[in-house]
Amino acid sequence: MNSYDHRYADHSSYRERRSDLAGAPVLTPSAPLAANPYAAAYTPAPAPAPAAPVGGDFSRFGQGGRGRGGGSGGFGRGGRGGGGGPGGYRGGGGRDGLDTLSLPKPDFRSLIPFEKNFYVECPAVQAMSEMEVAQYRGLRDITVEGRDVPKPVRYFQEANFPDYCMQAIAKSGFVEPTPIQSQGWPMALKGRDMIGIAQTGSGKTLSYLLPGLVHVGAQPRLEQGDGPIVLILAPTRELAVQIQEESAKFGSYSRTRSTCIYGGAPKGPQIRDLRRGVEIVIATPGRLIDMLEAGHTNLRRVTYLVLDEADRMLDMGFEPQIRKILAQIRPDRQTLYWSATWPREVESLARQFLQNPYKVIIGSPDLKANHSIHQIVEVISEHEKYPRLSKLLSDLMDGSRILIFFQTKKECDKVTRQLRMDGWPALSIHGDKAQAERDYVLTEFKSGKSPIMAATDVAARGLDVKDIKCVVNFDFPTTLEDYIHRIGRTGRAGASGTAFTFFTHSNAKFSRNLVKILREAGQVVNPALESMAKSGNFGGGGSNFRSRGRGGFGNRSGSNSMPIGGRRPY
DNA sequence: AAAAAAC
Repeated sequence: MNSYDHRYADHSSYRERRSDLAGAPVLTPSAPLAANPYAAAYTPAPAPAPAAPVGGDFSRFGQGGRGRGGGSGGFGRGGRGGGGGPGGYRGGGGRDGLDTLSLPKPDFRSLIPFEKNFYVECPAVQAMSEMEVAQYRGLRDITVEGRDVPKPVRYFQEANFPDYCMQAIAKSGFVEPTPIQSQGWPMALKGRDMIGIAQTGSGKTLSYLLPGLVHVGAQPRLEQGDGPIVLILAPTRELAVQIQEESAKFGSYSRTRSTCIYGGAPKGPQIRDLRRGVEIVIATPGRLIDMLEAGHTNLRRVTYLVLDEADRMLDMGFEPQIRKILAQIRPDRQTLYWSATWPREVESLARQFLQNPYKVIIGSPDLKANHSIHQIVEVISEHEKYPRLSKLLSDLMDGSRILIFFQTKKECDKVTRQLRMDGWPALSIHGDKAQAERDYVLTEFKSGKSPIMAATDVAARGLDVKDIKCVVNFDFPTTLEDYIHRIGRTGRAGASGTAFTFFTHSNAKFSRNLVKILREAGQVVNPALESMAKSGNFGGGGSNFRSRGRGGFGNRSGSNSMPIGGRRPY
């Protein structure tokens, strides 16, 4: 099984424009690398400083020793005041803020330099003219921002990956880098902070995972008592587990160990992994804080930090936990921010955690749905929803997977009970269920044994389940970002998918921007929805992401609109 | 106003 055969899931338009890709395998697990000039002629340059074990003092923190004088020059962080005197960390003390009660703030004053990824473009990439670069990016809808943006890599061989990455890639049978990978890899390999915006299912996980492995390879080995070097944070347990599965697979070639730290599962094995030492930790925030407070691990060696589904990680419920965790990590780390959506409401907040980041966006910078999804919006009333759902299921059910989203856990359970009474093979998943049940339900859904899954937004993001035939929004989500994420569970692997959305008058405030999303995706717009949008008889715009802003953190309070039509500059 | 995330 190859969980990456969805490579072009969100790039159909790109494929359409690439006539040279016509007939090429979207992604066959055993497909050879795309015909390219490197297949025979080029061997990757030696990996930058792979796993050079350095003297033991290098890996110890807080004792003021300067590690290897010469090395720090080459990998030094231009402009970042790390390793300086007191207050030498980013933001001069206010950066990561907060809670020092249960977790005392580490002493960052005398940090020893670490090895930043040190990427040099290979000669063929250097040789690309500005016009070729622009053309390459244009064809793939790649938009970049930042100072000294590296050129994209067109072939795996151009990324200067060490052998253990190339083996993993070859084994997976990928044909060529996805758009996010071709531009995200050189950025991440530069050792700089970055923001990567691309649909899940477009190769995002590997975009940060492989540079993470390279980063680990460049650091001194873990010693007794050391915590992880790479930390990846995710908003749900299931997503964290999914990332860890990839991490284990791709890390095995370099014997890089990884583990997943998340709630609802027994602590014993997690504690054992942490104490034994793992280079990569994938975690949900709560359990990680728990582990830190119990002293089972520490973040003193974390120098590569990934926030996946980052806009969700920075919303109100998560932000305090994220701040608490980030306060434990050295400020001169490399931070990578990834998501499929980039609401302007989190931008200023995100910028607090990022230093001079690169930015790469795949596709339109505006809120945009996967074009291979057929979107159908039905304007109905609350009491019509269940009968309509029954009818839909009768029409659609042929054993393939159907995912139904609800606003609340209670409603999710209630409708699931009703569906089962009516004889439908439905199971329900949400955050109040025991983890064992969540695991079971997801397994049954994935295997197709229970092809109908009712869910809250716990299943909205990142989950990669094959062949979901259609998504039903029984309730409209809270934000348009969530709408994009939810319907993105279908239409993967280049397959088509359908999203039905029940839209009531209480959702009117979303109508205008929803119409924009539908139009942008070339969908037929329901006249009832359109007239709602035109009447404009409602307050505000669509997204209320963080709209209950807590004040004081620079989120543009009052900015309650979600521009779609090209006026949101990235 | 809901969901997620620790015990």
